Amino acid sequence: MHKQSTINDVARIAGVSKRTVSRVINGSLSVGESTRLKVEKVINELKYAPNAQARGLASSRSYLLGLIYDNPDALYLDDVQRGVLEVCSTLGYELVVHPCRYQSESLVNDCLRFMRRSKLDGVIVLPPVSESETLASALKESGSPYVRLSSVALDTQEHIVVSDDRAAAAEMARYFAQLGHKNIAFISGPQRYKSSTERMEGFQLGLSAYGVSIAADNILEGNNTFETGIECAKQLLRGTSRPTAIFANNDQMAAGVLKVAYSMGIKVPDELSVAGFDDNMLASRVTPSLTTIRRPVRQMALLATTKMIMSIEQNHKAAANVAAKVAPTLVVRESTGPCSHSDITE
Amino acid sequence: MHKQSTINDVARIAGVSKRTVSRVINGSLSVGESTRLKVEKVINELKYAPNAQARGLASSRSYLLGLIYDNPDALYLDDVQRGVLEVCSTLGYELVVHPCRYQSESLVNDCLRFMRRSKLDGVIVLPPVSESETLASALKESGSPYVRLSSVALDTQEHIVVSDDRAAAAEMARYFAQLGHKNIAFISGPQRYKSSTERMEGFQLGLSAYGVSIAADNILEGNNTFETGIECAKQLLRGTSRPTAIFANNDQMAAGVLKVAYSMGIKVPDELSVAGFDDNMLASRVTPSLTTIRRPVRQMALLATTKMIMSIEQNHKAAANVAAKVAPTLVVRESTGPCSHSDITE
DNA sequence: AAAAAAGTTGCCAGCGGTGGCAATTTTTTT
DNA sequence: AAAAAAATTGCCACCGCTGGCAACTTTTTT
Repeated sequence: MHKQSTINDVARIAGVSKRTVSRVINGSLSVGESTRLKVEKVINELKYAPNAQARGLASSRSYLLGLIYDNPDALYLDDVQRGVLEVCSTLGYELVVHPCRYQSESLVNDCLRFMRRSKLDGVIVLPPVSESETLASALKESGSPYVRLSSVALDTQEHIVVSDDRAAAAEMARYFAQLGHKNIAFISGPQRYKSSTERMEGFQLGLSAYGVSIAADNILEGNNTFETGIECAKQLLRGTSRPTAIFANNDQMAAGVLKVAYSMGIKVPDELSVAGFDDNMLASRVTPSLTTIRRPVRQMALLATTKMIMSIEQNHKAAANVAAKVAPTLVVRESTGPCSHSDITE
Repeated sequence: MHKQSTINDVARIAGVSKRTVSRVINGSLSVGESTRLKVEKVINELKYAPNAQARGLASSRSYLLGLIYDNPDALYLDDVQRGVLEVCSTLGYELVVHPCRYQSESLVNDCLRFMRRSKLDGVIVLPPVSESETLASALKESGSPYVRLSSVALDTQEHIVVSDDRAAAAEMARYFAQLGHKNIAFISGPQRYKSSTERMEGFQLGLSAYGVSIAADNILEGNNTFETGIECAKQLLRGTSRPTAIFANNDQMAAGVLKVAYSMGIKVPDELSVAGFDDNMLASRVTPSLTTIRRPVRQMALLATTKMIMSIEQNHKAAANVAAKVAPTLVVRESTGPCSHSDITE
């Protein structure tokens, strides 16, 4: 239990005022070369590390970033978190993780209180919480930096990094259509999330370009879990004129579809094509491996964090210039193939 | 951009001294009922939230917990994090996540600096970092609360929550033996991690109780990733006298084995039994679903966090009484079955 | 009813830094 | 070489809160 050394100790031993030590620590320019070296030497000898709380109190900076989310997929969160932490550790920030409930009435208050309480320098908000415009404007009004990760294209570059899920879903549609599928099903995510509706609309729009549309019966709503993927698949696959291709809103549900197909003896991809969205770890682990849309989650996290730290450090212009949009891409694996027309003839 | 209200505002408006407001906030006993209500009313009206930095500076408490880890499995980390956060949010703590490199020489310094810099009230250390005795003693010496999550049984209840992986692996051994398997293979994790050696030894010991031993050729070392699971499986399954059962150190590698078996046309579980360790999400998603050992990760995180907060709050006796050991359990699913003796006759 | 005990409340000094400005030293200018 | 300018350094107040102790009330005891 070693007594912590303070800035006063350093100042005394180095024979300077603590103000000067403070300058050295903060890399202030107006410190004489020799003085700086002397102080740095003492700092190292004492293994002195400034007290973040005191520093924060005096300068209203905490070097703490917050990550706000609501019950995300484990793999998605992990990707984001790694990306954020990568930038944080490089730039000397720490990350405070903060789950909350998107649906809760007190969401805005919870988040604002979290920021105030911990005196965060800024927050990164993940979907679906990032879809709350109430929260977004509260954050904007609060004046503290924030960045949202979102799947919904917006006209602004500020405070947001988006992936164009709509376009990606349309690409999947094109891919399906070109494989000759006509009887296609879609398992959506919760319709209360914009990311879900974006993907669905993108997919439908994409199909319509090829003159294909999805029968109402073939659109089911899951909640992005493996289990609901199973439920929806059971319903979709029970009939006689079952679809030849199923696109699920995410990989978890697509994995559920594979499971059901397997247990029903339906061959994938020969009799049924299945695709997911995300390209998380699961997609390559399951059998057959999943055709899916790769979302550059890590990269989004990197961009968001960079953008945020820049705006914290007053480089608002630079922050606005950090790319705000990434394009997900189609990854073709084993779970999709040409339509066999086994059920339907033209 | 609303001006933040301070304790002084509350004091002034409520017509009391700020010391009294402070008492109300901290739930101190000696505050008159009427005074307390009055102050609480003002606090609510002003939406006042105490400044954590100032509070920490004055009381040397930060209400910040740290989570230290090195490149863990995404699913494992997510489980732990959820568990920890559950307790944190109930008890008013925030969580700062901090990746580091177990192998690094500066590990101890990194961690100590992290704690000092952020003035953490305590840290939770995950495997494999938790296996570093150097770090453990440095933490002990530093005097700040910490709890390790580990797979290695220790004689102490202090500062640690363990899962008895050795016993669990032995149970898997018994299960395999009772299914009649004799030609058994094991894919271990990195031997530099104690958790890996514990599981391997437990498995071998368990088998030896049934007079079964593993051929040297049938012990391979992976690094707990899906990819090395595939590599090891390829090597194990290529010969003519291939094993009838494979136990992998974790689910990721077991999933790799399933993948290889599938591509080689080896039926699981008819021709080959496969088991993993962890029972994470993957285990139930893959086909066939994996027999595995369920580690009560969430519960360990709960216990660890409770234990730590108790010792932060000076309840050292109570902290020592929080359970320090959990027992993983066998979960039988589709990937294991009786030995078909197709390759080897007795 | 006075004294003692118990319960409340307020005052003031830090906690360990940073910011503004003044003071000092060094460099440049005339 | 003196004056002006620039660079360096130090002093002190303050960030917002809590801890210790004193002061003031109220209740209980004798």
